[in-house]
Amino acid sequence: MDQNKELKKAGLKVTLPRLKILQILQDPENQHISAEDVYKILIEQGEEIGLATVYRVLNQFDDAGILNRHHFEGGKSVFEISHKDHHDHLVCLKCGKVVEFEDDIIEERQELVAKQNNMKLTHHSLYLYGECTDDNCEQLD
Amino acid sequence: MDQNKELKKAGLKVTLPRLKILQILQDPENQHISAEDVYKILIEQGEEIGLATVYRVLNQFDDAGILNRHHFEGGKSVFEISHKDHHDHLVCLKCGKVVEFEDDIIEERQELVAKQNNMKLTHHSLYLYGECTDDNCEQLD
DNA sequence: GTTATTTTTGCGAATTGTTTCAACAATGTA
DNA sequence: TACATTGTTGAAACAATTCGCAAAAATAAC
Ligand SMILES: [Mn+2]
Ligand SMILES: [Mn+2]
Ligand SMILES: [Zn+2]
Ligand SMILES: [Zn+2]
Repeated sequence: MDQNKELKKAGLKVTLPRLKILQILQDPENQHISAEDVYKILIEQGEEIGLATVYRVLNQFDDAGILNRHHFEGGKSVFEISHKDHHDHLVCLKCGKVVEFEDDIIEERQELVAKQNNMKLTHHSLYLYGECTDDNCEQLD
Repeated sequence: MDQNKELKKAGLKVTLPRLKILQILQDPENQHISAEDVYKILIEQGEEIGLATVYRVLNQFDDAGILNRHHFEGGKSVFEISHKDHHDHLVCLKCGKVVEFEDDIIEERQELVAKQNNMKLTHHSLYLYGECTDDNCEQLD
């Protein structure tokens, strides 16, 4: 199994909660998912895993670099497996749709700005908020 | 008094809590301040104003456009009076220093990215995190 | 395998940041 | 003035997340 290796490589022992949570995160259906929603899926699957464990494991995955944490507007953290290259996000405030993008020019300029201000950049967060013009965009909250 | 006008212009009645909080926000010492820290200053000043009132007033100021809210890494919101033009922020993770910047090219590209993805942009948040190379940069948390 | 040691889990309680709500104060009106 | 309307307040409730701890698993040592 591939997930076992993934966990071991991260220095984490293979346990059922960690496997299940990793599985959920790897499902393309669940890109950008909150801890609460991970928990709900586990419950649906009939697993008896506590919410505290979900948070704990997500933090371990974060520390291990297996996932990335985002702070979209609206309070709660959102997670995504980090199997892609770096990218930033567009968020529709109406329907909640999240679009990923990367722009080399923006990245470049960020480095430049940092340099100009005597900062060694470790990371950044860029979120673009708006309303998508899709027909199927509907208030879902 | 100038602050009275500021409040009235925003459609808010002049009350002691609002005056005191506005005063604190206007102090250049307190750019980028959290609700909790506003509250602490009020306590130091001997004012008996509840934390809930601080949050409420900050939200009212936000709605009125008197201030801007930021979500720096680490959970809590940070506020700043909006007497400047739009700008983004560099944050030193070691000493906590906050540097403001604006970059027209980044702004331009953001609009372009939004357009390419059929989004009408309302606002964005961009934070650059790193370590400043100043001599006086010291761990303060 | 059996026992000892180390990790991990799940639960509840604690914390943190923030909002709600019923009581209170101010203002407007006759 | 008396009464209705509106605005403002602190205490309590709330939501997201973390902590403390004893029980359950996993791992290591015999
Ligand atoms: Mn993403
Ligand atoms: Mn600023
Ligand atoms: Zn949409
Ligand atoms: Zn610094």
